[in-house]
Amino acid sequence: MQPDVIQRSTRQRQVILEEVKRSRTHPTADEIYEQVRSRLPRVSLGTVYRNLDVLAANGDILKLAPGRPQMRFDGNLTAHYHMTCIHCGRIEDLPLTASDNPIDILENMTSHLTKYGVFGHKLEFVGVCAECAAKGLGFPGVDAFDPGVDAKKEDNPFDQKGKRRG
Amino acid sequence: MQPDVIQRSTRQRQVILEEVKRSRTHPTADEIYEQVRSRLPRVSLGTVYRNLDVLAANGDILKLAPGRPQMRFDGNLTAHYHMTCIHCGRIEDLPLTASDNPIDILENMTSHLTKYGVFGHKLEFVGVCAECAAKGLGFPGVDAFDPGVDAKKEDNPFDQKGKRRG
DNA sequence: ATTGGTGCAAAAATTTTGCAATAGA
DNA sequence: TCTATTGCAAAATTTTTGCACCAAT
Repeated sequence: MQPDVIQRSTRQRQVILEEVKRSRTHPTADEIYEQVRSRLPRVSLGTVYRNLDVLAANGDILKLAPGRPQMRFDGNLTAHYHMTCIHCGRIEDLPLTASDNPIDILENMTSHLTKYGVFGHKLEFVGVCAECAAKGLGFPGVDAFDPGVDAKKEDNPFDQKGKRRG
Repeated sequence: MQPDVIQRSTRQRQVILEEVKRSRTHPTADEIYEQVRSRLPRVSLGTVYRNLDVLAANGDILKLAPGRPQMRFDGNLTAHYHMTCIHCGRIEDLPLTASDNPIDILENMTSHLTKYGVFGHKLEFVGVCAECAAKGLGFPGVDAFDPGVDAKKEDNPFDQKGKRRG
């Protein structure tokens, strides 16, 4: 299942990717836009959003959902975990890698988490449901397994688009 | 650190809680609004949003961020994990509980996941960062540890509110 | 009586999209 | 040339909020 269309390498896409890769703060689309604009003053916010989606779908970056409407992005594709603050939404990388085995993770958690008061965790498996698989929908880049990346084109009962009320 | 204000028990709040508890589909605010409206036709969407935030902050429900701007809610407070479809955003409960130990989880994953094609997982620890702790910000209800629940009142560099551009 | 909560409507915030023009392959 | 991509602006979507009134304690 190769890509339907040939993607072009534009300056905007390059710079957006570079800025996401360069950042260590898991920036929002807005923050990325500002960074990119300092290098490409005429770039539009729409272009940033479109390219963030493309890059995430390609597996070049990660789209993060830190428990609020505003998405964040991560250019670090090495296996790692995140620490999210429930108050300010800040996301930091944990000094634990996703390749540590679960026992190590739990054993080492306490010692690594002196700067945060931890009171829980979330573990979520990500994949493709039977219905979507039946429609021929497959996997994105193996590292870009954040939900929602390319769901917007789909017509399914879980998409709420186009149902606004006054 | 007791609550600053005494909360009242309103019919709207009751019904909203009941509907979230009753649902097994991790509904959106919109879907909850529709359900509640069938019982309280004059309820407003703002009231639904306000009460979902209150209920989540109280730990009565969970606010879920399935990788897209639209939040979902979960009235099931028993320890459990979720399965998210990257395409349609659907969230289902896993037949694994959060009390299973990590080895059991990994050992049993394959056999339990026959209906989904799984290609990864996300593990995220949630707590309070040093800066927010210094401001006296504490923990919400122990089961409501989804990020972002009460961050909106805070003034911090990670909040992007009030920075719109034309 | 207080004052937290509501309904309503408007606004805010984030994301998406239509379209003509541009530019990469 | 062909068409993916862009800039721009408008729209769409989701969430928040101001305010006068209502209602729980």
